[in-house]
Amino acid sequence: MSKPTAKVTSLDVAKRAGVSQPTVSRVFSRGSMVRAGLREKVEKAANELGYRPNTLARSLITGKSRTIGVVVAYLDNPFYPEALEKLSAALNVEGYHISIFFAANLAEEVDPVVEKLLDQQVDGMILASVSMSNKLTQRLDEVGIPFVLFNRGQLGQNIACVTAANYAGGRKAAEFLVAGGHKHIAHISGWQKSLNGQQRQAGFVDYLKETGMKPLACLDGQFNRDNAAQATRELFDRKQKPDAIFVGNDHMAFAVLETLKIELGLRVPEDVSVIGYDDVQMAGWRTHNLTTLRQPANRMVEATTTMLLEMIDQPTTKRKKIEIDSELIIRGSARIPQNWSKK
Amino acid sequence: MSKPTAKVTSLDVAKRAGVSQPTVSRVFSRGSMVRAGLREKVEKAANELGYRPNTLARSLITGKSRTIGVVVAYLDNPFYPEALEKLSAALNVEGYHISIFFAANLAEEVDPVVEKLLDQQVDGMILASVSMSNKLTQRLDEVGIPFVLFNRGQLGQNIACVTAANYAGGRKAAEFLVAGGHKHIAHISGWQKSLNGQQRQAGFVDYLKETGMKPLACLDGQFNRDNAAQATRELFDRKQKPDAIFVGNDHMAFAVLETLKIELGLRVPEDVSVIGYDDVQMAGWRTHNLTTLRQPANRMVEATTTMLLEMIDQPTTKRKKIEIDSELIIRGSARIPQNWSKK
DNA sequence: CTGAAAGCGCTTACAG
DNA sequence: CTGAAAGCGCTTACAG
Repeated sequence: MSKPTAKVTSLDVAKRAGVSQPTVSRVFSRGSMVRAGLREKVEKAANELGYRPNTLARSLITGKSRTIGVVVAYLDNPFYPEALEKLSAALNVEGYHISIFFAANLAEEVDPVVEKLLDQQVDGMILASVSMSNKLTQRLDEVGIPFVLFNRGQLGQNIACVTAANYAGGRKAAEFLVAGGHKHIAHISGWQKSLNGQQRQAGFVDYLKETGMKPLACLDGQFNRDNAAQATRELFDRKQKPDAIFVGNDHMAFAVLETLKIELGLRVPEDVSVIGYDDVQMAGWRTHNLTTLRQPANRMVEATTTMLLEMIDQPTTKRKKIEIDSELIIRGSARIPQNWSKK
Repeated sequence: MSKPTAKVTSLDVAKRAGVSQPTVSRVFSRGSMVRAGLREKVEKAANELGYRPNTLARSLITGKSRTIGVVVAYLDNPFYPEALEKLSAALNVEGYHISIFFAANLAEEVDPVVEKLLDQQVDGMILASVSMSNKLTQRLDEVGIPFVLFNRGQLGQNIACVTAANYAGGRKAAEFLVAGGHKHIAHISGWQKSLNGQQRQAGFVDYLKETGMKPLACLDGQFNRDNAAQATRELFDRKQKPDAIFVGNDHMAFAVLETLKIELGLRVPEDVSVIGYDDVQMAGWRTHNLTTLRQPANRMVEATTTMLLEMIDQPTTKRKKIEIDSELIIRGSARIPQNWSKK
């Protein structure tokens, strides 16, 4: 085991190359002008010594850490691992890297994590499926750190969000089920304290209402498997049982499918149609074969990083609330209306 | 939108509190002695100003960033999101945070990522399901940055790894299937260029050999769903079809189950028994109900962080190759031998 | 284009 | 216990 070599600095390189320390610095900061001859000497010396600039020192001066803080509520729902990978890739391309924290969506958990990120001097933050106290959003504004909420809407002028077009998505789910001839349509909703959950439900309920129907029931599944399974049981304990269920996200829909098929012995879609939301990869597995509204992680990630980077580059950038269209992905878990191809 | 307040530094706090700047610094570095009276004045001033120490500056001096670089191959296999959350939690407790990168397990992808992490002055690195070129491990040794491989063995004296006891786990799978009276046992293996994949297979094959049997076939699924599904088809295209399959991890086992039940119309375990490896949460879903070898993420994470932190605190720490026992988790996907309770 | 000088925001000996 | 001074490893005006 060789003993650790002392850390090599720009000064070491400068000495070996016979130039000044700032010249070394210039060679390693892009866009600086150094004569070709010198540059080569410096690069040679740097290679021989294994020199790489210390980004800490650089960040201290420039005031830019090129770090984005990412806080995620949980990774159980496979939408988030998928999104996280894409987020990382998109940010890496722009020369940023990620400092990641996990925090349940509670002010007590989120706020301290955001403070830690602030201490790390992140250039911006992405909060996935998490909202923040007003005190904290205000503090971020004071400090001038841009942030965008990913897959979580939050009311308020100055809050940038990227979400699916949840209301419209809820409508599409209802439209498809109604067109499929279902008469008793229930909803196992996303968390009703989140805008995602509320809006998907609102779109669903509104569409039904406009066609003179109303939901058989709306139960809050809270984006949680166990709650969704329990809600499914409740639905089938009633006199009037549903012939279709719109579920607030795929993650819950898998639990609904399981309860329906394995516990209650029902056939999908013959006895019950099921529609989810997200179109995570698993939705396409033949095991689930889930009809769902696609929440396109790629496009959401792109919108998020683009907006965040803009806000970083020019702090006066308007904070937008971006909604990405959800496309209905038709698979086998919900009866397909005749002539649906018209759509 | 209030304009960003200028960044407040320890000097600002010092002025307001009427003390010197180092005193402010002492109040915020733990273990420093400051008289109670002064401390309060400083804390009051700091609160009023919203001061928090800049960790970049601190790290530059102390040479400790309290950042751990984590590189993960991919998050498709749900074992990794689960492990990542636990890793983050364990590290946070010790005052560290994570800088995360994704890189496929190829030297061309891993090496540059490790260099980036080095630039960030991470205190240590965890490589999950990824191995490194010798050149790079050597470089890390020179620079004195400790690292441990998580769920990926790598030969070599100086490389710390934490894995399941894969060889023993492979044996247990074989033992259970043999005891269950299966006569034609196949293996869809983990990637045969990884130690995980090799050792699980070796344990499985050796146990069979010792009982005078041999595997019907060993096909490399490469930890990949599509390959696993394809291998399943191949197995059932043969004259002699398997009555049991040991699959190299759960992630692939789900694809095998799907192919068996939905595509080939077989019953599990009546027609075929299936055993996986990992015991990810999904394995417990009634949809899959997968008998599997538990690779305990908690204990692996604990071993990893403990060893890494030791290596950070005292660089002379011996680098161990830690193997965590895999317990057989019996569920419904494999026939249960009579009298198995003896075990 | 290049060097000497100052400084980013802290911590840490060093005196007192 | 506290302050004055030096310095971590860089970048960035400022002269030349």
